[in-house]
Amino acid sequence: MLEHENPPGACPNVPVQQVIKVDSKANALGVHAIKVACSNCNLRELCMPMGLTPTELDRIEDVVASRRKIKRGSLLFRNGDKFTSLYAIRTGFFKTCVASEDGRDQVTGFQMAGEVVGLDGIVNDNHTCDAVALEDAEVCVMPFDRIEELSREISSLQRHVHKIMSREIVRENGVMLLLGSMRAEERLAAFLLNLVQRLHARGFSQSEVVLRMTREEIGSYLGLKLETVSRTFSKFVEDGIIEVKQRHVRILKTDSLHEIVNSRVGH
Amino acid sequence: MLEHENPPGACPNVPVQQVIKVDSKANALGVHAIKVACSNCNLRELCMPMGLTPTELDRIEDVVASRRKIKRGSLLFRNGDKFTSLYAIRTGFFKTCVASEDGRDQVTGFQMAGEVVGLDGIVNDNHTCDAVALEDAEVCVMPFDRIEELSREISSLQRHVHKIMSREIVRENGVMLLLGSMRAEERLAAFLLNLVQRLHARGFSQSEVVLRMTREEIGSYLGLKLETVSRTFSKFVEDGIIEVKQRHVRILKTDSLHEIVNSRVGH
DNA sequence: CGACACCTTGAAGAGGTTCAAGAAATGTGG
DNA sequence: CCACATTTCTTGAACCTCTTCAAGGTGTCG
Repeated sequence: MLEHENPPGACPNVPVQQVIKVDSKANALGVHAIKVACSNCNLRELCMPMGLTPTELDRIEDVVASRRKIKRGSLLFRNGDKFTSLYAIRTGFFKTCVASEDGRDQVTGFQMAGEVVGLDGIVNDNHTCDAVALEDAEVCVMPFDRIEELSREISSLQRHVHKIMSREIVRENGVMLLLGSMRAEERLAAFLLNLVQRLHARGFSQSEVVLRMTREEIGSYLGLKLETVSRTFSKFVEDGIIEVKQRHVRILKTDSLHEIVNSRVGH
Repeated sequence: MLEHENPPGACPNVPVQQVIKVDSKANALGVHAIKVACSNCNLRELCMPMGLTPTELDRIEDVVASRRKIKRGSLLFRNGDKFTSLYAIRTGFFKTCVASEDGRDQVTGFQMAGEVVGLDGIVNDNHTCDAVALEDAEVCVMPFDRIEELSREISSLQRHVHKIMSREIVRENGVMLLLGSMRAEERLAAFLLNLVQRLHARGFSQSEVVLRMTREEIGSYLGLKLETVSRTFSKFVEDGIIEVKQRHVRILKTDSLHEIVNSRVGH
């Protein structure tokens, strides 16, 4: 676990990487063909190479074929895109969202450094959701057939890939619980707690968050309208639980948020 | 795909299995140590051995260590149980549900023959949800370390395991869309369509369903109260879209259900 | 046959949505 | 760097959907 404290909302410090070669053509596409070094990456305890021995680490670095930069607002992949790779987020912040035929839209998750996106594409060799960068971002591109290849040789990597997928399933179970059984205040409290918890694991403050997404995106994720999100923020401010200045949120009473989430006792 | 037509709601026909040996002690626990034969199982096109060659099929039968019968109302596994195995459903019908600390409960899915449950347990070596049999059921027990072992040798099995997990992620994305953006009628229509579609793939009717779950369980899954589920059923009956006699549902106008689900056009 | 679980329906109420208007922040082009 | 356009956020008021509470009906099983 990383213990340094970064200013809230700032990008996590990532170590300078050895750039071995840069393919200029790929570069024009935002793809950087560089030799990466997971071993130097301070996200390794959260990311793909977690739990690998130094020897195995060497080998997984071959899997990470390249880096790719994604500008704020643009897509890492979109619904319908051919699935080729998983992406480990190095810096930046993403949302994933699905759309139905009739144009309904649902944010299915927010992803930050060290987390992996693209798992949805494996079943049908096509992505079924969009991954949008909410701030300038960089990802490690991990071609999935390479991952599978190496998983067959390194059982700890195999296990880790399975855990990443299972973790996503469990996370979504939690979101279903939230969407299916919680009221607006409970949802927003749970959302804030989840966010700071994950940021804290990356060395950020436990009490301050800079939201990278709009009220509308929060609302979509939580199954609420943006006005409801805004009103609920205001309610929390009135109650002295948080301070809000636009997208800057300071949590004053973490306990109160926990109580709000777990307020269904005997109900 | 199976093309025979079974009476709706009946158990899918499963071929007689060769019973090689029966451990009487294990039997007392509901565990049957038998040599299974995926190659004879008519669920193989839906289940674990999908897409394997006959030679590979032989080998996967070693993975399926045993069978287990689960009585209606009892649990295949529960939240907190040590994770050891995935379970392929041979016969019967399950629900999975998660609970929060404060006693909230959420049905996260309904599973039928050929589907795999237990994926939630991989991350933390413990199950995080309950799997309850909604009717007498039988599952193939597949120890996960055996699956991983064999996946390292048979790449088509490896790919298949990954697809199963990815499919679950995509399914949950769909449920999030449902819970986050649909109204009661839309949710129930989507639920019914999903159910008949899956049953149809197993050789059942496209228009008749016997619900294996209560209104309350449907409601929990759809984020609605049981009264709302009941009222919405009644509304569909009034509109001539379905017929309902307790848990027997006959779909009269599939198109209307589709229209209801996709009714957000230009909204 | 009685007990129990499950389902239906009505009426009142609450929580969240919708519509609307204005304020604040952010981005853009001159 | 400022003016203007655009996006984002907040707040109010009316409305609507779903929930809650309640009562009665139906089906099932010992």
